[in-house]
Amino acid sequence: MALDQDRAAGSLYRKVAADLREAITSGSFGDSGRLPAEGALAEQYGVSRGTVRQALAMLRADGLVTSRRGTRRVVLGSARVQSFSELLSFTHWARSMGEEPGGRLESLIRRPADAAEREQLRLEPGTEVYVTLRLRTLSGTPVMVERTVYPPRVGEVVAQLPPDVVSHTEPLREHGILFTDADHTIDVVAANADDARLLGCRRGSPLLREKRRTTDPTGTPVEWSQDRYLPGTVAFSIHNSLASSALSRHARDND
Amino acid sequence: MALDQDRAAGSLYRKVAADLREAITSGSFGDSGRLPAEGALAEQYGVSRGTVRQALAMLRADGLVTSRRGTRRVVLGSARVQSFSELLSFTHWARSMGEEPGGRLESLIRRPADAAEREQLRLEPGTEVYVTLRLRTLSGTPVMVERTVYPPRVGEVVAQLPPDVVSHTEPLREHGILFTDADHTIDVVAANADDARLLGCRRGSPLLREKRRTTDPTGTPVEWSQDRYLPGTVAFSIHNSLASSALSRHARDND
DNA sequence: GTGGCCAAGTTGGCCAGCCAACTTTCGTCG
DNA sequence: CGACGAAAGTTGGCTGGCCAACTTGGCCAC
Repeated sequence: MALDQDRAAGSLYRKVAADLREAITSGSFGDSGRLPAEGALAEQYGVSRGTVRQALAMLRADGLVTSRRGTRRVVLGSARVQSFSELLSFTHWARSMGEEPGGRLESLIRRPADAAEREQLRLEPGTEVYVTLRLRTLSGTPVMVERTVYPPRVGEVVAQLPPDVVSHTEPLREHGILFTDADHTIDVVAANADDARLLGCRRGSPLLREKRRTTDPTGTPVEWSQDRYLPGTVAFSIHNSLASSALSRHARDND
Repeated sequence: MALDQDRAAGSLYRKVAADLREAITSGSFGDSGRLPAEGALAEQYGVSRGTVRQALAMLRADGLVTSRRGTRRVVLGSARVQSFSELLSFTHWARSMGEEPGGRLESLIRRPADAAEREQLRLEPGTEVYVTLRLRTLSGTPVMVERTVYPPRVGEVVAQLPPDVVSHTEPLREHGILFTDADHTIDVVAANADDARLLGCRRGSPLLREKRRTTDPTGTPVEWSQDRYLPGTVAFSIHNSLASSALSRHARDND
């Protein structure tokens, strides 16, 4: 009975998963120790084996435990960031690391979408989009330049926000605009004049680029963004396996 | 009855998933059309609803379809690389794109593991490791420098391989060494003298770096590698959502 | 002691069913 | 004609059960 004070939202299996995650990272099962059998956990939590399996699938996807037929699950990494919405929101991510996120809106214009933007946001020809250029900071130091294109429905809300607002996903959520899915592409690009000026680096110096298209629950694109990070400030970290995959972005540590 | 010629290995839900994936990418349901209801699919394939749900969860994780309570699933992207083992093997990945993978072993040495390597591979102090330096090519042109550290059990097999062998995961599999899970970290780094010489770029020029630790089904590390890619040759692409995540690496296209 | 075989334990997979939460549609009423 | 509400349709979640595939450890024979 470890679920007296419910620790996660809604469904049972999420509570079980959250509880197990905490037990694992706190080292209750040893570093490369074995988890109890599914049946034992089911009885312990007072749920069915199917629910336990659903919870364990989450931990498996996060790379926390192994999962083989015939053997108990084994604890893998005893520490891992929870990859919920931290990839969808710079603000959430920064706060989860204990850093203070900041930002400044450099420009916001409204103009017809070009071909690439219509493609990404699935817009009709001639539709107008809102384009923002933002400098993002971590505890005061610039780390990233963000160029975002919004479709009209979203851009109208963004344009109303005060220029010094930190998080954008939160006010957008209050307007009924949800960020739930995203496609990311990561590569290297050279800094242009704007990047260099804002980030304080030389023109042509390498930046880590993340292209991101975010959609709402219905699959409608709500944002298309190009973020350019200073090297050494962030890295992207992924766990994948033959069964499933998970991802998280984290601050770069030494080497 | 669309499963007459089984298209995927083993389990039923994988076959259903593979069949649906093909149906979606071939446009059978329209580009942003709706999928049949779970119950309808279950009847169509002659399986239970639970099995269909398991199959759809895979497609959901790959970002192929949405998934909301109350509404039919909606087709999202109609094309996506299958992210099975393509991230675990340069050779697999290259072939899946129709490119011809090549490689050359530059050096292979055996020496005691340093602290970082012991940490990554979970080795006892004093254990010897095998360190390789390889140049990887795509259809003849160099794209990547790979520095890999193997624990003894794996390194002994790698050292036996002829220096011009292309794929390493395949011969290793025949020796009972499986690659199933991996943790990846992606960032930017400057080329050192070796990188510059092998890749034909200037020293100090930016490279996309992927650090990778691979484990076998039991969770035992079998490889620790640092891959450095020439900019413009590859990018990493990820799909994530509030429910789950998937990842694939793909060749970089224009812009 | 050593090797092989067998049985117990464990996870993967599949089924059938039930209810709740949510979305959409449609009909009714003002 | 529009707004509201009811009903149907759909997915999320959970239960309980069953069997197969696989791993592990111990027992037994040699």
